[in-house]
Amino acid sequence: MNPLDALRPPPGIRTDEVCSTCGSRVAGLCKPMDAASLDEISAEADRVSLPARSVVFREGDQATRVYSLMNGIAKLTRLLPDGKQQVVGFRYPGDVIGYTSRRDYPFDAELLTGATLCRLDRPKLDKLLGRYPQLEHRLLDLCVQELTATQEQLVTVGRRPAEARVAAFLLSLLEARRRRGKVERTLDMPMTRADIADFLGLTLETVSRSFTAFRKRGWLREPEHQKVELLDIPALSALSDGTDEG
Amino acid sequence: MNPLDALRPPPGIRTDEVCSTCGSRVAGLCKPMDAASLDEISAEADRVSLPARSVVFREGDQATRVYSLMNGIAKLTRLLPDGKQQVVGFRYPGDVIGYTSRRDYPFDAELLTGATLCRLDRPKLDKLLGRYPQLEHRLLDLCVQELTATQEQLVTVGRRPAEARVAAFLLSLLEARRRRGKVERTLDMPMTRADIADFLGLTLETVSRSFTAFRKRGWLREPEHQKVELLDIPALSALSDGTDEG
DNA sequence: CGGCGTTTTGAGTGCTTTCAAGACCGGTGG
DNA sequence: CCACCGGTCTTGAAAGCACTCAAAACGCCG
Repeated sequence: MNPLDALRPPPGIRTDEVCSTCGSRVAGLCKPMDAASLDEISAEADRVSLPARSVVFREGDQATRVYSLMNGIAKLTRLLPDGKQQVVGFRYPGDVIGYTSRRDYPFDAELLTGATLCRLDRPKLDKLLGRYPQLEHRLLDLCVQELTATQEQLVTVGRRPAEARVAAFLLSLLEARRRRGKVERTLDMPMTRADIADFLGLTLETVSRSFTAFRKRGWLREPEHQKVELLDIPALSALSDGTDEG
Repeated sequence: MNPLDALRPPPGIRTDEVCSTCGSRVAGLCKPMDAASLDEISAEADRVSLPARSVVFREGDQATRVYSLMNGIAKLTRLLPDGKQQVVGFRYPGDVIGYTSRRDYPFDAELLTGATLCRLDRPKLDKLLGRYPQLEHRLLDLCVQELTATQEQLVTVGRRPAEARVAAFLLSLLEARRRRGKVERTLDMPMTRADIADFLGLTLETVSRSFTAFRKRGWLREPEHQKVELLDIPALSALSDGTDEG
């Protein structure tokens, strides 16, 4: 079923590197932990590598595990009875996926790229949270940030016209990269037009038309497949918040 | 400016009741605390009562305080440059308002009804969170729940037609009441058509037309101002998730 | 080179918005 | 007691933006 269950950490990877890799970077869960505590966490965690399009878990599965994304990009989606889907968020390296107060996961988690994840059984994580208050504090911090980002997304979807939503999405890619401290000129954009549409509450055709319009205005380039370069960020920002001649 | 700053707890209210009232109910922050700890929390907290339409804080204000809603209903809103606003959520008794990892509040908080709030300075709360891990754990729990609810709202706003959104909103009122353990036949609905529209990403006219349609189909009644009675919950549910013959 | 999934582009439809006016309701003052 | 007033809600008609349906172009991979 779940490809994760069949996988072991790739050979040649020392498990004591797990959390120093996923956590002590800029944004990870383990950011506030010292070396000794990291060792204990590492002892509890597995590392798994999965190819693009893998399903990490599905909405309704028992929420027995929590993941920290070490590299790669994931999308979280909810499926409606009529088959339409809503992307509730994208996740980047350092983000935690699957921590919930419910018995079941409230959404699907699917990889857009190949990825490596740090995997913890929920009971073990709870034990660690009890032992290390700074870990729980960090998790609370990440959760509050995620909540604010989701509220921001609600504004985008609820109150902005189509092109403004696409502009806001592009700027959010920029922001996500900034947080990870990268500096390349072009952005990775592994999501398809359909993914973006499902994130923004639009159809893929409308997203495509917006990209075409931006390209024609010289606001962006797509130098290669799944890469985008923003050429006029002020214009995109203005369009995004409706201050463009409005 | 802010009416809160001018207010003292009403006379005749003993402050040692603060958290036993706001917290030890079904949903409050202080739910997991024992009596001794509650006393310490109470010593740090104020209680404030405010009339309907009060602004508790505004987006951009320094986030120096955290509130727990004891009774009444609040709305949280984000304002766009073009004047449109998005309601990012409603808050009910037991909910925490204003806990953020940022320096400033990311939204306005405004009361729809008269309300009483438990007010804590942020540094004092942080001190308490450090002292009582179960308090921090509870806050994390509330935050994760709120995140899931906001994601659910994203699905509603992004992927459902107008009437389905209104139906989903009505059912969410029902759910909020259920969590508070109430059992009356009619629901309190202190929000205006405009509030509901700003929550659902619609116009107030569209919301009004949906209510009219539901009334004509016999799915609800409004026995008095700011009350609703849902007469056909299965019909509303089916419409809400699109399983109504669509 | 053929096949499949993704993206682009076009034309027409439709749902929601916009604009406008009137009804309703509670509160206030004559 | 009733008229007036502001805010909210309802209803109608027209316009617009995004959707739907459709087909062709593109690009990747075998």
